[in-house]
Amino acid sequence: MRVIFMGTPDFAVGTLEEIIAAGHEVVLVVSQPDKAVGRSKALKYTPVKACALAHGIEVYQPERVRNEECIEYLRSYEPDIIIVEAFGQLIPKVILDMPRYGCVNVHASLLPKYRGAAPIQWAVINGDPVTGVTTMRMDEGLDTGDMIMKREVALREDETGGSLFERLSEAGAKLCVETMAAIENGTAVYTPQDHEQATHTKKIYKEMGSIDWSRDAQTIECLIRGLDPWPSAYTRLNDRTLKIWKAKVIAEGSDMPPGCIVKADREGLLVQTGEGMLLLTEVQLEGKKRMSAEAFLNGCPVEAGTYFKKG
RNA sequence: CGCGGGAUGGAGCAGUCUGGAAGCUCGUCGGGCUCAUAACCCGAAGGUCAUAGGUUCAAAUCCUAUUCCCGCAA
Repeated sequence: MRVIFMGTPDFAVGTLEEIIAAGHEVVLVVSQPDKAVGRSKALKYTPVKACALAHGIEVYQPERVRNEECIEYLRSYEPDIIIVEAFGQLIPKVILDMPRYGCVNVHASLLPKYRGAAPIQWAVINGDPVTGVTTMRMDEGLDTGDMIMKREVALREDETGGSLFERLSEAGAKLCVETMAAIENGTAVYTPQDHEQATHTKKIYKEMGSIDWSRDAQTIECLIRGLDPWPSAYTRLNDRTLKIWKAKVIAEGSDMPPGCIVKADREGLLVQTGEGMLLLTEVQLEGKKRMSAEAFLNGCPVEAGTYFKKG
């Protein structure tokens, strides 16, 4: 098939490569404009763009995909199908109707659950036992199109936003190619979503990582994993930001109020929460690398009875 | 040239301002104590103080350049 691929971040790279490997003719890759990124403020290619260029595929980066010029440009490529994955802009109906097989989206959740941004992190933050990827034929709504295929992925005990991101990206890539094959040979089945069951997720903001110690230990622990590697859960220790990377839930509580460091030894920092305690085993002080709690305490001793403050 | 912190035995840090014998908390190895131990006691090994120049009688420390790491901001 003649394919136009629209995507921007790392998550979509695997799919693009899988499509190429499957022998489809990717005639154009559309990605968001490059942005100044990192400490140097240098312009950086989007991951999808870098991948496309490595394969010698033309890249198009419209400011707004809905303007006339862009639409006509896409039309000139006469695609059979447009694959959209984590592109970052809403696609107008005129483009949705353009290719013979329509626009197919790979979404990182089991629709209709978790429509919208950041479904991966939310699955971890909410402590879901299972999530997955869904392919759908896009319509004008936000992730409301008819579903074509689904693949479930079980969360591991130590799953982080980053690890799940990778696994779902991989699953999505395979599912996308399978979906394309089904569409091509006419066996694809389009199942409408049960809109009553739909849930939406919000974009992840940095401030969400500020730990509220009055919540229960398990909830906080899920937050820590969900926001790893970005933007990370954090708290304040002696007026400095301390990121928390790994923690273990301890069912029993202490007499101390939430946020109090009950004990600090080679095992880690034991903190009281709203319900139960958390043993912090990997942390990172601002300006420092992430390290084990034991190493952290070697160079920065913390006395029991010290309090974490909300950042 | 967006702002800022950092590079010191295997790990994490102090020492740098006010140049003048390499320190702290751990780890490792050996020995001791103990029913036993991640506890305690004794002892030992291990460092071109990121790199390259410069100043000086003398540089981890002052000056110049370079490399790498991290936090913020995007």
